[in-house]
Amino acid sequence: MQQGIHHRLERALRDAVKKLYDVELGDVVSKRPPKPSLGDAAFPIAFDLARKAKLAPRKIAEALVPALSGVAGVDRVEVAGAGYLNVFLERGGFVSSYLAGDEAPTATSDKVIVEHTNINPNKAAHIGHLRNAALGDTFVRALRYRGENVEVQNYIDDTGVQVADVVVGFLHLEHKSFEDVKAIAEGDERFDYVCWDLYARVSDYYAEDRDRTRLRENTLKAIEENTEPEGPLGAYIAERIVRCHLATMERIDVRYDLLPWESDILRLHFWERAFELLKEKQAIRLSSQGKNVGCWVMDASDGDPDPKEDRTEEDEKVIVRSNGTVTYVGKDIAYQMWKLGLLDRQFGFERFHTYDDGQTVWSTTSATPAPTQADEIPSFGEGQRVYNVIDVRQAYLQDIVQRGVALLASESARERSHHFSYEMVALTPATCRELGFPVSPEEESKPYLEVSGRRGLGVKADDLLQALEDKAVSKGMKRNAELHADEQRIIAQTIARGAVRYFMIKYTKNKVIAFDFEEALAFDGDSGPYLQYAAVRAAKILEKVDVDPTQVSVPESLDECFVSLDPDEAEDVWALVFGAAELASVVEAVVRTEEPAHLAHFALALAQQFNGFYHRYHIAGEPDETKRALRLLAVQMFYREHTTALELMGIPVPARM
RNA sequence: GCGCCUGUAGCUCAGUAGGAUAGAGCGUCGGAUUCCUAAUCCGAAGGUCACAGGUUCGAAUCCUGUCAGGCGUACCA
Repeated sequence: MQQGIHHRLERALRDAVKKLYDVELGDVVSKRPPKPSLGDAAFPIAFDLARKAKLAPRKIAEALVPALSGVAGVDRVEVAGAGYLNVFLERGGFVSSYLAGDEAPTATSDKVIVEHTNINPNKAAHIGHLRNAALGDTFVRALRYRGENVEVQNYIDDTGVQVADVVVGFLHLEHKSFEDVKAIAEGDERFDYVCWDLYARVSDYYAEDRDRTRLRENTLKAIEENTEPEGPLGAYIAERIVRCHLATMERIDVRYDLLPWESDILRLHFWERAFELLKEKQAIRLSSQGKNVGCWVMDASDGDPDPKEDRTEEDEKVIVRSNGTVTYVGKDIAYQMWKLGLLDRQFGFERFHTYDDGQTVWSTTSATPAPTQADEIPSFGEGQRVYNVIDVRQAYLQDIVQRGVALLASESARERSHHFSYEMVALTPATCRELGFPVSPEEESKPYLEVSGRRGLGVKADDLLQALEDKAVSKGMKRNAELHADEQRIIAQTIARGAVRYFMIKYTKNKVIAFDFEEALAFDGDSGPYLQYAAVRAAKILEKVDVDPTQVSVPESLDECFVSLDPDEAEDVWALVFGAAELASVVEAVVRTEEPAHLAHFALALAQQFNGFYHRYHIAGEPDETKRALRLLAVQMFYREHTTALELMGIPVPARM
């Protein structure tokens, strides 16, 4: 149901109920009736009123019919079942106002910042990162669809333990110099893959000799302070890996506006400033005893502190380690404050990467600003709302960060920051074996196993994309043998992208995806290629009848056309037209519930409906003009809204399949 | 222990702030290709919505309890 008409109906109901029963209604919800023949929208409102008005629901519904019948755009209203108010819309009017954009939602003028991807820059991206990026990017597209001003940030944790581990690996395990590492990075082997393997070996290296973890601590400190040789080497590795990640994400059409580097947060004293403020507000304290002695900690207990009980160490979270280095949480507090426009510090900015079409990815910098024209730099930061796309395992840390924000700024500042949380991608024991990893009997009995970069256990994003592409090529060879190999390759890439993006979006966020190759490689049924296929077929029909696929041609006197049609067919046409037009409200739901899966389910249902439709009705060869015009309208509306939905999910439409 | 999440068809999952007969995909079985591509479509079989109470005109959905599983509770992120 569209915004405009829904508001009109809601207002009419509210007024009528007030007048007839002297009751103020809260939010009025409309439902889709279980069958299209029952109407376009149903209001179950009479049931609520029955008690208050002490009347039978049906009686109330009947009394409210006149109020709704008078609303502009309504054809007729019926009372059904025990007391549903079912509204039938004027079809012609609905289509033309929808196409004119009259029903479009209005956006706020607020700036929205979405932070996603955030891969540790020390190894290749894996399938879990694809889920993060696909969710985040789809959400960004949904926000932009409704007209929001969105800035996409991909936070780079280049001063964390994971980068330190790879530095340790190169320096102490491999005994490589900076120049050696540079040669490796510029060599033939993929650098992110080399680091993936090295990172896994470092874990073993630590395990062999406990004392070696001291190397990690010292390396971390050197990276933070940017001292030779670990600092520059860490910075070099991180930058090279980030470029690999950008390339991987470009394969699924995910892009960024800004890369904020954690090292800049340190170098530009963002953290120092936040630290000052935290101390000032007494949000943190120096621990003088227990296991956290010498650390700066934040109170993490919930509820009222019981003065009788001693505060235990479990109730505190370390913000600054005893050796003076800052944890991720500390740095993230500073970063969140900056994103919300609440820190009196600013980054320097420089161009980092330019995509083929000229779009720039900017990067923060703490170096002396290059002589870039100041007016060329977009104004970054200062988000009115901030979404942090971070997996659910970090919920506790995010909570600490938000506490910090609340203590430093205000409770309302905390509320402007959302943890857009999602569950992990795990591996089934079968997939682990398939990948050649030993699975212990204990692990074998588990439903799924966690991806572990430390063990090197995981499916790399690029490997999955490659497997999908190869499968799509071999299928394409059979179906469209006459196509040139280059064309096959391009089509296969779009199919691979569609398959991955849909796969990562179709599960609701709070579901663990137990990754299974066979399932991920499926091209039938509930899959990206199924959605793409429907779009390709619709495009072909429009091509055949020679109409502009971007335009929808509405027959004059649409309402009469519907009446003259066979009732079953009229229902089928209308169901497709009306179903397609629900896109806008689905996007609203995506934003409201922070759940991109709604978009996937909408597109699947719509594609199924269309596939059924074109099998049943021929369009190009239909001699009856009215029938042809209405069927064409259905195909055009489907094509328009379906391809938009695909676009929002980052799923491209191939030239053919 | 405490906190968060999950439990719906053989399997994987939907179910849009309580609504009409609980839906898809895969798998199984049976059909459809002289006609806009069969990566498609049509049909069939398949359910104690984990269990027990409660609230309500109405519960898969809300509340309480129980059971089962997962994650978190690090000077990793």
